[in-house]
Amino acid sequence: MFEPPTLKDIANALGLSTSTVSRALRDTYEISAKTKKLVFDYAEKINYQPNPNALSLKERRTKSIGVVVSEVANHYFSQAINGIESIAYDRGYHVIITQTHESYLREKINVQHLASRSIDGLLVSLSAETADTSHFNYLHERGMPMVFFDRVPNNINTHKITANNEQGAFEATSHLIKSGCKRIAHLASSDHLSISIERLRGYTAALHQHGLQVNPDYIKHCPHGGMFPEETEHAVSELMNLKDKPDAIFIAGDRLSIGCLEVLKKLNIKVPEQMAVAGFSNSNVLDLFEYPMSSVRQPAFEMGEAATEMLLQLIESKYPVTEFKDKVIDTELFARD
Amino acid sequence: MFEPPTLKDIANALGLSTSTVSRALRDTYEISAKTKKLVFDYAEKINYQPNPNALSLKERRTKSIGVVVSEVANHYFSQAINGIESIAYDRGYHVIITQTHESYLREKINVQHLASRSIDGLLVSLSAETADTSHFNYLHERGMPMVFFDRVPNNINTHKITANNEQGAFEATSHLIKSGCKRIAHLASSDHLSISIERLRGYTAALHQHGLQVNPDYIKHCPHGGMFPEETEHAVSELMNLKDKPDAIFIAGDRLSIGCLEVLKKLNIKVPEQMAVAGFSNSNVLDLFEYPMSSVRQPAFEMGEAATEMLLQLIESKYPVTEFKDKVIDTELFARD
DNA sequence: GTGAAAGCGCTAACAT
DNA sequence: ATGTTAGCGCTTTCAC
Repeated sequence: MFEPPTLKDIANALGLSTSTVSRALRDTYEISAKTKKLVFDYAEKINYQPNPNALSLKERRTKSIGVVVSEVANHYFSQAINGIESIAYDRGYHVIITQTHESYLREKINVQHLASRSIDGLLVSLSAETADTSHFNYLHERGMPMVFFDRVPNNINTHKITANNEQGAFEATSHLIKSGCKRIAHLASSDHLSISIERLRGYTAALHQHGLQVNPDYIKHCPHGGMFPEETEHAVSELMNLKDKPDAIFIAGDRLSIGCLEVLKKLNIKVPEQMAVAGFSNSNVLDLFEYPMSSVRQPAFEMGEAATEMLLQLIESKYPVTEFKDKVIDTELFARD
Repeated sequence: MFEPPTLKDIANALGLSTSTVSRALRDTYEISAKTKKLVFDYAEKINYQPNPNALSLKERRTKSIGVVVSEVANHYFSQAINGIESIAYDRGYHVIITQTHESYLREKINVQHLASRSIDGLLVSLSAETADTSHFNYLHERGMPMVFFDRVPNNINTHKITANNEQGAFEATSHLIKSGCKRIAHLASSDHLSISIERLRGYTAALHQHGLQVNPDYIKHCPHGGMFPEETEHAVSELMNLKDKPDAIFIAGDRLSIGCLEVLKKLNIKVPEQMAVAGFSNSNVLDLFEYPMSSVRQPAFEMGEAATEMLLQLIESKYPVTEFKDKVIDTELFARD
């Protein structure tokens, strides 16, 4: 059995009381220099580490934050997590990552698991399936600090940080139009996600601005964000079966972008000759792809950092916070032709 | 402040003692049916969840396991993590993921952080920099259950699970030879990693079997596994500057494979005409690449599952385990030409 | 069938 | 400057 040393072990070995040892280790002013040295040295020698569970129980905080994302294999999220970690570890917090795989149920389970006092705060990007956010509302009402990023709810009043999705979508769509495309389809994640709504808005705005009609047949939603390959395949097939086939697709997500390219390749549709493609993706290997795809990149790392800063501010605030920020960060378009 | 209900809250509300409530909730035989019902219903109503820190303190276990990998953005690891999670959650364990980013120091810090009783066991794949494993030996000697996977140490006696690296490397190299390549280079991670040693062995075995010489100039190690792009760039450039340039490269890792393709593209070296490429990679987008690359895939998900099974067996074993398994799983070659 | 009390490891108020 | 004690939330003897 793994039984790390405790304060009591030190106290017994040195003939002191546990409180003296505790105070010595935390360098309190009331302890004499010699005692401190004695304790420090011995603790060092036996490699003493305070029991975090005892600390948490006592101090009613765990120094750890929970993260809820759809999946770490997504480049956007893995980069965001790196940003989260960089801030968290600097400030002495553990990071507990959970994945929803775009499932509402897993999200609910993960959140409840995290909640019961094993974390001090929550960093969340909603799953594609999530329409009902009551599991978050419940915790939020009871004072659990939480910050949403990327996919945010509209009915919870707390800090939020998002990319400028509308602008990104507008630029990507405009880019396709300027490249000469006239019939631009839109492949999106589930229709209730904030990112879907905003990106759709940017897409339609670009069409309007360039005097193009919005064709409802050209807009396809994937309720699970392309988590199941069939979803994407189905959506793309529908587009290709239209009488008036699109000549370009604007894709509203990382996984969907990859999935769509896979389907196009499978269907032997040449990019960009038969179909131009642009979409949101933080993949770092787009340059290696056979089919060039213009991409909208989100500042994932920075978003993770900012979200964590905000969360720690909520957690460590002495007074209840009532003013919440809604931070929006610009995206960047990488054109490829 | 977030203050979830406690046993005491239930006890007070119902005019019972905390011990009765505790027993009722855990369905002990000594409690009357009516009291149980009373307690259950009330607990349900206020959404009572036991405080995990108090439980951990009491029971001296945390029901969580720590995972140490180089980075979640790596496809092999993200798939392995999915395997780990699937088993862990089924058995009621939390999973705490930490990344080393191939740094020995981060590995050491992460492990010490995890160790001090905030986890019941450890699942580890060593960082590229790690030559000294004393931080693991220390914990291992004190009884911390741990299982190594993928990149394993040779001086710690515990369960290990690896892909059949030698076989995979042999097949990939043989494939290059059969495609007509004669001068096959080898791009590897740091030279002390178990995976590097085994893959190098498979590479040389394949050359020998086909009557080819091993040319030391053709073997390049990247001490940080290609974590820094310059590393890979430097190694590939050296290969290209040789008088007798290689006509193929066998690459021993996911990140290196991607990195190498990027460098080749940058140098405008055509694949496979000027340079054939084969290597270990669990990327799911290799099919989309402009340059075809044969890949050795490891059964990452299954390895994660198996490692977790083994770890839980160690953790939950009543008696000290002294017999350790060294499980080796076959890889699969996906040829592309 | 239920309650009182001790203890897991730690800190802090209260002695001395 | 150091020791004693209570308590964080929970389980588990030991009483009744």
